[in-house]
Amino acid sequence: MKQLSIGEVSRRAGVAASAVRYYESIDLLPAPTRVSGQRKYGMGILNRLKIISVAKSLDFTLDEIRRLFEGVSEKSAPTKIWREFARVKLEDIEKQILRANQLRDMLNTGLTCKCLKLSDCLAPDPDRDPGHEQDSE
Amino acid sequence: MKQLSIGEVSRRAGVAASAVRYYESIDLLPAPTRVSGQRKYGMGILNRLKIISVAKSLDFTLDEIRRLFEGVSEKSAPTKIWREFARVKLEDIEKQILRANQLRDMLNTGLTCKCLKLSDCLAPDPDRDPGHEQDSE
DNA sequence: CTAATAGTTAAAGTTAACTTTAAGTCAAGC
DNA sequence: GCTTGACTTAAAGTTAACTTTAACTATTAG
Repeated sequence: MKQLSIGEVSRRAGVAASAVRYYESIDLLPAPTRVSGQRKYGMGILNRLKIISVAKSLDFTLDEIRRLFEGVSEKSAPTKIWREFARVKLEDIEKQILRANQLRDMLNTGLTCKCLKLSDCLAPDPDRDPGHEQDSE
Repeated sequence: MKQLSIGEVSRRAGVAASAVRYYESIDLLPAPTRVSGQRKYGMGILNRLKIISVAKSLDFTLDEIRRLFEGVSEKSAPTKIWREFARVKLEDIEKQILRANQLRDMLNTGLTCKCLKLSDCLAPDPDRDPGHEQDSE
């Protein structure tokens, strides 16, 4: 069974060695075995790191990911914790999609927001009444 | 024509006064007139702040927003700069939507990633060969 | 044996977007 | 005149997620 040095892990996973050490320091990764002081990892680390980077790219914080792993490392019923995370994250994701679609529409239609035309609202400090301020608060 | 103190702006726009000062300090907002040392804003500030918060919520950085305003404050042809921003941002947004949908699917289908089942890849350090490592690298 | 390469640590530095703090100014009310 | 509340400033603090640095040790190639 192959043992990987931190450098090999870094290269294979595309994650900086300093990041791997950092992850260990915040208990996102378990401390691996040491051979004369140096970290030696099993292949499992690559999966872990892949999960981490996928989750990260989707706006999970490292702390959330850590709690995620913790939930799973319990011997029983990991699904409950996962389901709760999934539920919460799904809400976030839906909101993101909504906002993203909203911006896309704004950009596509020439950047119009609710009450204001771009040409009005972005002009630098209109000294005369812009004419669409009825909805101030 | 009503003049707003920074406190009123803060309350009306829902933006902390310290944030308004910060925006000014990074040239995201123009320096307003002063009355015995205190900032006095026209109503236009509310529109500006609204734009800023909408853009922020959609992952524009303050620096991007600043450049956006700069582009518009030119007396002629602001559309060109805007269109370019829009183009670039649209790409980002599309990617976000893709990733978001991807995560949503992952979560919905019980959190499966490309090559690995959740139960395999999240188990804490499987000492035996997990059996799906053929695709290492 | 030596030199180069890779690993180790703790601590400080980085970035964005602010907030907090400290110390002071100004206008209004009593 | 004095207190209160809102304002002013510059500078330091905050958070996440790392990176960089410095000083050192260990491994490998020649």
